Amino acid sequence: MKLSTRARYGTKALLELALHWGEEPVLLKAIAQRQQIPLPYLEHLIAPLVQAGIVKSTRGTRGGVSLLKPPEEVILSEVIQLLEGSIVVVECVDNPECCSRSDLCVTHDIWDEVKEAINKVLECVTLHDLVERQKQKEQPNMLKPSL
Amino acid sequence: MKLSTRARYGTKALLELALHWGEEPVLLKAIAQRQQIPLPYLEHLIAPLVQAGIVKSTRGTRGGVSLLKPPEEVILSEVIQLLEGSIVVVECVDNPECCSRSDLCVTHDIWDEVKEAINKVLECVTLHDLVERQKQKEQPNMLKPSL
DNA sequence: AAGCTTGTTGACTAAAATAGTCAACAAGGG
DNA sequence: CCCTTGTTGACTATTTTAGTCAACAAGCTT
Repeated sequence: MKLSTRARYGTKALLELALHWGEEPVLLKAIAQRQQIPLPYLEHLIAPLVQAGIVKSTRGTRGGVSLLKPPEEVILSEVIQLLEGSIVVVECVDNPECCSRSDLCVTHDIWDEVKEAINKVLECVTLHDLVERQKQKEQPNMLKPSL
Repeated sequence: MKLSTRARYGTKALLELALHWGEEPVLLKAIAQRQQIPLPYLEHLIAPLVQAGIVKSTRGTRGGVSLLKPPEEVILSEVIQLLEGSIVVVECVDNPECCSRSDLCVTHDIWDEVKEAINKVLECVTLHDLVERQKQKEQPNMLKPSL
């Protein structure tokens, strides 16, 4: 069970945008360079984010892409969903028709629990959270409160 | 992020064995038939389980496969690991070398949390639990304690 | 309007993982 | 010896993922 590069690249790109929230648009080329993503591939990852209203794009000189929603409103579960499709699809989880006696199938229940567990994690993380975390990581010199 | 058929088929096959725990070996052919798994494919799924000491096989007439470990000792996380390999591999999670500044990478941390969440679910489920659940499902006529 | 910049789109290809098949073989029972 | 059943490894097919390319659309600058 792996996360595709779509999800990883996409998330990194959005984090990059979140770090520039409120500033000028960021060039796709710049994101690609900083995050080591092939530019033409990144373009395809941005598209669904634009369509979903998460990202705004501006063409022409001084163009680029920027967040449309504020970082605290962009939830990771939604992003992953957009880039990867539904998580832990065992087909039956979304479409109970596929296995005979799906209502009696206990493995089905487990996969559903796994899906819920993943969602629980991803639903609680916004781009703003990521930015905060990053800031904390970059200032390791601060005195730790009580540890 | 999908579960492969290996994990699904394998788990179902093991459940089948758990239901016959303590009885005679079960024919691979029978498992394949009941769970709708191509027989030659199933054979390949059983192999790693045998090597891991979870399943015992007997050849010849009246042969078949059976659980070696008692159902309560077979943990789902181990099974999935055997059949699918490490979960939520973002490479960096297992090998921090892959992303530059992996120690500063906040997305890395999230993927790790997802991995932990999945493991937490799968570590708590044994084949015995699945059998119990199945029994409960098959007797829906029982009076519900306090609901 | 010309020409530059930058994002958009869709078709295409490459590579890898997944799923499944086949056939020769090994081991045990009757 | 022959039948049954699991084992192994090589092979193929299919699907998914990753990535590329080229034509295009839209905006800015002069």
